Amino acid sequence: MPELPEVETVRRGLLPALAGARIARVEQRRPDLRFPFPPGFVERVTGRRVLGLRRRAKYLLADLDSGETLVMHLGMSGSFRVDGATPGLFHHPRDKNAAHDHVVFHMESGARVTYNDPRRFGFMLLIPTPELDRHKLFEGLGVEPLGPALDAAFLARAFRGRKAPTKALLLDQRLIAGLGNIYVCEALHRAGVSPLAAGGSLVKAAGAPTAALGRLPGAIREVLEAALAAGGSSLRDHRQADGSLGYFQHRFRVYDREGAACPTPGCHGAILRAVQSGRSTFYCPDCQKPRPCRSGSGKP
DNA sequence: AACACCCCCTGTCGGC
DNA sequence: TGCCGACAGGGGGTGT
Repeated sequence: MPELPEVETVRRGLLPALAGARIARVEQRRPDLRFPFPPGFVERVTGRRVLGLRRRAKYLLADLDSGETLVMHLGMSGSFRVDGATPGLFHHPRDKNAAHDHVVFHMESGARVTYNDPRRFGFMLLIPTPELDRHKLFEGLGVEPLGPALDAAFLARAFRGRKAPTKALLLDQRLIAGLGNIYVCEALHRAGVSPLAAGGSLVKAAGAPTAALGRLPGAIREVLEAALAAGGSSLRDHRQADGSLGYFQHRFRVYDREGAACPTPGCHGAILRAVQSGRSTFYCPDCQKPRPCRSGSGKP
C-alpha cells in the first residue's frame, strides 16, 4: 500500500495512540522482517515514551525518550492496526491475517498497536535520534515532494543529461523521496509527460526546464494532496490504522486502468500498460507524448 | 556513474 | 474445480 500519502495517513492514524504515550510491553513474534530486528529490540523499546511520530519519505519515525528513534518501513504490504483504547470505532477483520501480525506494541493506555505484514518487505530499526540524518538510509534521500525544494529548477538540475526514462527518475528516492509506482504514473498523466521519455529530454540545452517539466511539480503536489485528503489508496483490502479504507484508488486516472478511455477532456486515447525496470507503467500515449505538444507552439 | 535486472515473500487473480 | 504463472504499493544488491 504505502507511498507517501498512505504512510502519512498511517502516521496520522497512529498519532492518538502513540504520541506522548508509553510503551508498556512489546511482542516481537519473529526474529526478522526484511532485516533482522536490531539486537535487544524488545528491551530497548519496552518502557519508553514516544515523544513524537514523524515521517520522512516512506519511513515512519517514532522518537523515543531513550534517545533512539524507532524507524519503521512498511514495504509493500505492511500495515498498522490500533485497537483496545477507543472501543466501538471500527471492527477490523483481524483473525484472517493474524498469522502475519509480527509486532504488537501494548501501550500503557491499554491501546494495542499491531504491525501486520504478509510479505515481510517492511522492517524496523533503532537509530540514535541525533544520528538519523547521517544514517545510510537517510543521508542519500532526496527532497520531500510536498516540501518547498521540489520545483521545476530542481527537476531540471536532476534530469539534465539523464538518459533514464522520466518514470525511473521520479521513482528514484535519491532525487525525490516518497513517490511510488502509483503516484508517479498519476502525476505524469496529469502533467502530460511521457513516462518513457528520457529525463534529459525535458531539459533545454541551457539547463532550463521545458514546459512539460514545468508542469510536473504541480502535478505531483496535486495528486499527493488529493490522495492525502482521501486517506490514501486502499489496494488489496489495505486499511488505515483505525480500520477505515482510503478511497483515492477510485480516482486513479491511469493506474491499473489498461484499456480504459483516457480521462483527459478531449483526449480519445486509451490507457496502455508498459513495463519499465520490471514494474508496470500506465499512461495515455495520446496525451503523454515524448514530444510534449500540449502547451507552447510545439516547435522543436 | 548510470542503468538494467534480479531478488526478497506471500497472496490473489485470470486463464486454461 | 484446480493448478500454474503473472503480478502486486518497495528497494537493496549486483553486473554491465
